[in-house]
Order: sequence, then C-alpha cells, then structure tokens
Amino acid sequence: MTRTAPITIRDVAREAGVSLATVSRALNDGAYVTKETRERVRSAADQLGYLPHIGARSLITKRTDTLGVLLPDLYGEFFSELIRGIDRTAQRYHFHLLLASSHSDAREIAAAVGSMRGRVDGFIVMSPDTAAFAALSTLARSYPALVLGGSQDLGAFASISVANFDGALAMMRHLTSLGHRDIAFLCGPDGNAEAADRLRGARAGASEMQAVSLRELSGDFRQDSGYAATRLLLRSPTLPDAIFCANDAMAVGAIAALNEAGVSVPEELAVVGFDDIPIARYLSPPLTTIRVPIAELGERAAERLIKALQDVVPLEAHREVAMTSLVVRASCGATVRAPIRRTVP
Amino acid sequence: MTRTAPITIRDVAREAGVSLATVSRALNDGAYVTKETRERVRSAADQLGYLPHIGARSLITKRTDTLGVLLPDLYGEFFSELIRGIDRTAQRYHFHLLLASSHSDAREIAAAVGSMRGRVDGFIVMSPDTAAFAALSTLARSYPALVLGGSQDLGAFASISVANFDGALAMMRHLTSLGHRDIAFLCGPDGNAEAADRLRGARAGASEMQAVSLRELSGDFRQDSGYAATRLLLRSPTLPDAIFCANDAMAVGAIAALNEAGVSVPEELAVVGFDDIPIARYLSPPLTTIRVPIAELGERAAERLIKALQDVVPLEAHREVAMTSLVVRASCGATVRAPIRRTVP
DNA sequence: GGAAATTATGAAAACGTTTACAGGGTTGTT
DNA sequence: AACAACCCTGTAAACGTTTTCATAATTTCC
Repeated sequence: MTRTAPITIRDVAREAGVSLATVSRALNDGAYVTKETRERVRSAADQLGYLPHIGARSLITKRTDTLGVLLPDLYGEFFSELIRGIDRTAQRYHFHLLLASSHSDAREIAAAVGSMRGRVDGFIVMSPDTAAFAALSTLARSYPALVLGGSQDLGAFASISVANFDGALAMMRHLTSLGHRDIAFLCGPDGNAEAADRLRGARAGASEMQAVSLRELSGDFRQDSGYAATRLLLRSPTLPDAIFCANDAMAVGAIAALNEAGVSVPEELAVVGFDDIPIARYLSPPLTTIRVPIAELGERAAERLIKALQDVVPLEAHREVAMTSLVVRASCGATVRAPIRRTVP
Repeated sequence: MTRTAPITIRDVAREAGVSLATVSRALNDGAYVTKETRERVRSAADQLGYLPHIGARSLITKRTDTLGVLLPDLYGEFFSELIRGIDRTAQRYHFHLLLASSHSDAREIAAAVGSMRGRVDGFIVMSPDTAAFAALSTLARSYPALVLGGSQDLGAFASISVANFDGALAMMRHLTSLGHRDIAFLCGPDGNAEAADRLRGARAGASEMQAVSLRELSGDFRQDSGYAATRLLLRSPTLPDAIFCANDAMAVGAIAALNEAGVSVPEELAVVGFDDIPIARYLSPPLTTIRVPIAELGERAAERLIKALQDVVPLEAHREVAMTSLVVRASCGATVRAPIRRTVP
C-alpha cells in the first residue's frame, strides 16, 4: 500500500508537452484548443490518472460544487429518506454533500457552519430548534441558505416546510368523523417547531367539536418515547379512543405497547401517526397517517439551492409549503380488514 | 440578503496591525506569539467574523479533515444508524463527512472517488458489490481507504465486516432447535457480498440436519420484496414452518403479508430477520433476529480511518470482523407472550 | 500578396492559506 | 562589554488550479 505522490496538472503538462494553461483548457471548457492537442492532453491525463485538486480549483473559481447539509438529531427512516432525496438531486447536478448531523444547540450549529466555510457554496439547514435559530442569521449574510422545516418567522430565509398544522387538523377531523372523542396526542420534542405546529393543529381540531377532549402526552419523536407514553396511558383509569402520534416512529412504539398489553388496534383503540415513513404501510395494522413527501422535500430543497447558486432562480426569502395528505389504512378503524393494497396502490 | 465579500486573513492582519504570518500563528498553533498580540488578533478576527478558507489551507497542509463516505443504495434504518455512528466519531475528532450515497456500479463509484480528490483525506467505502470492487484498487493507491462490509478477497484493503455467515448459521440452529424443518430463506440482492454470506450460512445450517429443507426466494433487502416474496409463498401448496429473512426490512414486509393473509406469527409460521434495526423490537410480534452493531460499525470504521490519518495506528490491510448475536424475541415462536422488555432490557 | 481577423498556445498573476527563513529585539551568561 | 540564546515578528515562497493577457500561427478577405 505505497502511497504515490498525487499527480498535478504540471505532470500532465510535461507528459503531453504543453503548458499548464493548455491542459486546463483542454480538460475543462475546451475553447480554443485543437482537437489533436486535446486528445494528447486527455490521454496523458488518463494514463497518469490525473484528477484535479478541488481545493486549489475552488480557491480561484470561488465554487466548491458542494452543499452543506446541517441536520438536527434525526432518526430512522425520516433521516434516510431526506438524505436520499437531497443526494439524488445533488448527484444529478454534480454537487457534493458535506453532512453534519446531530446538531442541537446554537453553539454546535454555529461551529458546524464555521468549519464549513470555504468548503461549501450554500447550506440546507433542517428545522433548527428555536434556540439554534439565531446562529443562522449570521450565516445568511455570507452564504445562500435554505431552511427545511421550521416555522419561526423566517424573515431572511428561503424555506421549505410542511403543512404540519393542516395535516394535524385533517387527521383530527378524520378521527372525530370516525366517532373518536377521547383522543390522546403524543407530542414531539420541546422546542421543535414542527412538533409545535402539529400540536397546534391537533388542538384546533379538538376545539372544533364540542365533545372532543385531547390529552397531551410528552414525547420526543423516537420509538421508545411512543412506547413509554403508551405504557403510561395504559395505567390511566380510562383508555382514550384513539392515540394520535406526532410522528410515525412514535406510533410504532405505541402499537407495540398496545399489542404487548393485549389491547387490539384498532378495535379497542385507534392509533394514527404523521409522516408516512415507508414502514408505515407494513405495520400491523397498517398505519393511518399524514403523508409527508420526505424525499421530495429533500430533492426540492437541493434543487432550489442549486438553481440559486447557478443564478437560474434567485433564492427568494419566502416560504414554500409542501402539502400533506391523509392516508387511511387500518389502524384508525376506518378500514378494518381492508387489504393493504387498496389504500396504497 | 446582500452577500458581503468573504473576509480573508489579510483583512484580519490589517485590522490587528500585524502580518499575515502572525495572524496565522495566533489563530493556529500559537507558538511564539505574545499573549497581547494573540488577543489583538483574536478580537480582530472575532469582530470581522473571520473564518479561514479551508480549501486554501488544505492546499498547503495537505489535509482536509474530511472523510469521504461512499455508500451503495442503502435504505431505512440501517442507513441512518450507520451514518449516525460515522458522524458521531467524525465529529469527536473534528472531521467532516463528504457523503455520496446510492452508488451501485463500478463506473459510478470511480466517478464519485474521482470527484472527491483533494476534498478528503481518506475513504470509507461500504460493501461494494463484486463488480464495483475493481474501481477501488486504483483508489487505494492514492488514498487510505477502509471497506465496510463486503467479503471478497480484500487483499489490499483494511476492512471491517460482519460475521454474516456465523450469524445466519446461528439463526438456523435456533430455528431447527425450535422444531422448524421446512424453512424459507429470503435472499438479499444479487451480487451483494453480505447477502451471499448470509445465504451460505443458512445453507450450512440447513445441511447440518437431515430433515431440514431450505427454500430460497429472491429479494433485495427492501420491505417491498419481503412482502412480495411472502405473497408468493402464500400461494404455494404448503407453507413453510419459518421464514428467515436476510435482513429485518424484508421481515417487516413478510410479517405484513402474513398478517394481511390471516396467518398468525409465530403460531402458524415463524419469521426471523437479520440486523436488529431499532424497529425490530417494536414489531408485532417483536422480531427475533441477529444483532449487528450497526452504529458501532460506523464508529469503528471512522475511528480506525482517522487514527490512521493521524499516524496513530497504521491502517493494516487485514480484516476486522464484528461479532453478531442472536436476539430472541417472540416472532420465532420461542417466547410467545413474553414481555418485550425481558429479552431486550 | 498583404492587412485583418481568427485561432491556438504560453507566461504569469491570482486565489487564501501555512511555513521556512531571516532579522530585530530582549535577556542571560561569561 | 561582548556574545550567545531565546523570543517575537515580518517577508516571501509554496500549494495546484484558472484565467488574463500577450503572442505566435493560421486563415480570411479584399
């Protein structure tokens, strides 16, 4: 495993018997270069295995063709779907992804942003919690940035978010239309803007009807917290009619806890989620949920940012909201015994 | 959103009234700099919001403090757990992650590697399928690289892999010990080395006992293929005693198909998986599976690579194998009705 | 057949850092 | 008092590219 010294443009120039400038031209734009010399340069480059040093290039071109992606502590399928979407688009435009996940507080975000200076052309920042948000303002001054999710006043930022309020409201209407009145809501983590919006939506839905009550339980978007909260619920004097989980992962935990306790879903108790992660349709029973186009969100974010970087479409500081839709499966009690393929073709 | 010109070391030098070299020294190592001047430089840098341009720095230091991560098309929780592990360690050592996912064939991998030259100090490459493997040999010549997974002859590479064969064998022994004889095996994708090893392990387990038969069904590690394969199985004249899925995601699909068809798991048919993704314990019934320490795998890979880059521990071209372990939950029929917390505290 | 336009190439500057080297100042030692 | 040792700072070279400018070679046009 001897490591040979990296080959520079100088080596290629020598090998092909031309100047540095010619090599650069032959390999890049190609303007004003004889077909013959281009060939010679190309084959020399191939033979030597030359690959340009991107750091050096970006120093002069001011471009890195790289997107910085800042994510909070994100788990499970939501995370991978989102990355998949971002990566797919980035690849299409020949952009790279510099990833920093698991950032929670403002200090960490600021540090991550700082350490990416000169490495990236712009940022995609996922749903910073309220505290971390300040760190971003300084960011926006020097880099194009796009916020994914979040619901604060995003004055200076372009953002793409999800219709969390509407989705939660729609779910509540669906539940009440099925006759559920005593509904438990499993909240997301404190300080998470999306979680807050979903809670607001649920409350709005509850207050639309007289007889509907909403019990709010704390959670953190992880399976474990859905499990734990449901265990708690199982010890209360009366069970609710339905559990509305602020995301699907918690619904997974909730269903597990109920199964374990011998409470049948949806006959005795309905369970619904939010996100429609891929696994949702494969749960037992298949999960009724609010569909969020996760991968598309990532794609759209990457696309908008890249287009802005290429001066195709400026990054206007307005918010774009992705629609959600209700996906009815068996877990809410609406379509017990329905074949899984009927609702989700 | 006016974008101000980025601040260079030159600006800081002017502001602090010192030379470039002094600024560099004051901000980095700090050798031979008066406490007073350092203060002056620091405050000037802070005030201006100076952040060094990493590209320029790496040009001269030959370091980028960045790890290139090349992943195949990876789905769901396995993906996120792995990234989480890698990222956690990278962050601890102040390294960045340049991510390229969804690469399958050799050409794509080669392109990804090429486009990362000068951007990264080394590579973590996940389980390249057999065809893509050739692309890596050229890589190793110029960069330290570590292969995660895979089972080909990795002569030139340091690698970390999983005891896939042993795990599958252990699972087969467990199944037969429970009395299962007619076992269906849901294979992973063609050309995937890990999938091949798991299949070999299953075959070895089957051939250990006289009366055991193994039906092999094709799959691709995704939930859908587990669902589809099980549907197929449901149309066969006789059901097997157990379905052994080459990974947990397919087991999710399999259980869903069985539930939908009214076949009870594990009473009529056992289902087991491989990986122990976080959701496994929350399935209904909780999934018996082979535990793979996914996040730890990522951590270990990042750690070994970084240590090698820092010349602490050389990257020896030997393979390190992560142990697997059998996690018995309810889906295999061994512990029906057992509380979930008993097997997984 | 010469001037003008066009095309192809090379020399050198620039990008923002780090670092080798050198010089100037202070202190300590003889 | 001279000299060495040390500490601090500045100048300039280097890293590997792209790009501007100049120039040489070719073609076009009258």
